[in-house]
Amino acid sequence: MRHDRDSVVDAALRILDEWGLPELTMRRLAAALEVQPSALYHHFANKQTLLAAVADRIQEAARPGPSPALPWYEATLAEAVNVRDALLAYRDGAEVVLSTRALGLGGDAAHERLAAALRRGHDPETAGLVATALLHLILGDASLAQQRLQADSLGAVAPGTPDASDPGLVFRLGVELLLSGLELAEQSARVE
Amino acid sequence: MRHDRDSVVDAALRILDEWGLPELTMRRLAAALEVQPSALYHHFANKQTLLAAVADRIQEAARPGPSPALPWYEATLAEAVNVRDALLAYRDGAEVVLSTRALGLGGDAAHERLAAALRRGHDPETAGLVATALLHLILGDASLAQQRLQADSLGAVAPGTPDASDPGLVFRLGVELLLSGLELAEQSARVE
DNA sequence: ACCTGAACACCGTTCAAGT
DNA sequence: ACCTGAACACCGTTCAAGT
Repeated sequence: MRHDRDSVVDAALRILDEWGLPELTMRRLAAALEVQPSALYHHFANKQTLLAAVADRIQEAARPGPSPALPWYEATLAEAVNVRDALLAYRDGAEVVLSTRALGLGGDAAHERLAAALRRGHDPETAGLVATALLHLILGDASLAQQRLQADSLGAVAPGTPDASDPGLVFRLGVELLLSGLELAEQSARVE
Repeated sequence: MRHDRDSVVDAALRILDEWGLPELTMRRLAAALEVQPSALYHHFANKQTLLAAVADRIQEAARPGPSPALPWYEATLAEAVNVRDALLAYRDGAEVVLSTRALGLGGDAAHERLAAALRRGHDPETAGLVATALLHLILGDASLAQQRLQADSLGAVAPGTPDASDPGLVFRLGVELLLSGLELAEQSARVE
């Protein structure tokens, strides 16, 4: 049986979700496809490029954007939840997207969603910057939350981890404070 | 020559700063100490535990805290800068702290600094939560900024990266919006 | 307490060669 | 275009044994 890039990414996503990122090796992926490890290098130049394709698929699986009628605050909040949910939908999804983005690989779907929502009420430059800050908060929070799931399942106890009783509390608080700070800055600029 | 845990961490920090996290292998560390790889397992149970000790040292190297006279807003801003600077002081420092924290290993020095500053103006529970949100923003932003340095030095071009012209712009904007959102929430609570 | 020597079970990647 | 087979240069970790 022969494969193309898409089917390789399919198999990679299945291994990622079932076994986690450390188990997603080129050799294991090749075995799942019943192929030699070297065959994978026909489809992707190296493992990082493959992971970038995986990251893109995780981001593109997010829910459709909010209704165009929603004002910027509510639209951005909704997109933040959409992005976070997409990252959490696959095991270790946040870490894959974080490291891919850090290396300058892969697409920009998550950032663009947040920026588009913010542009409903702000100039493009501000929207881009705030989208980046939001995305960093979401990526940092989601990868910590996700890796903690693993650590917990292995019996480890994390230090100072307020998320345990209400997962997502820090995320919601952080996003809402950031957006209300933005609203405040906008209002005081209008008064001047 | 014989070594203890501290001297092993010293050597690990030197390799980290000079060569980066991917090059910080147990075998390379052993070679730098002129010792067999297996000797390292006398000092640390495994590589993750060693990295946790490295992460603690990075966090503890932060500048002394702000003057006790400063109000919570300014004190927290100052500590956020201190924490970020400490993470950026060693190559890949943010990533080491992020992954260690995610696994529930290592200490909590950075979080505690932020929480202590916030407690100057807020109840301990709110201070803890906001400190976590701030730390996630800082860790996400710093590890992306740091890995981008590597990517850039290899000639890669990152997509949608507003930080290029002013490094730290997203960090400052994010932290200030978050804190002014908190100030706003506090004022409206006082009116009610 | 701290280390050696040797081994085990893996990695990512390359490359000539096949169909 | 897609893959095999074999190899290269690495990993983290274990364990009996040494001083």
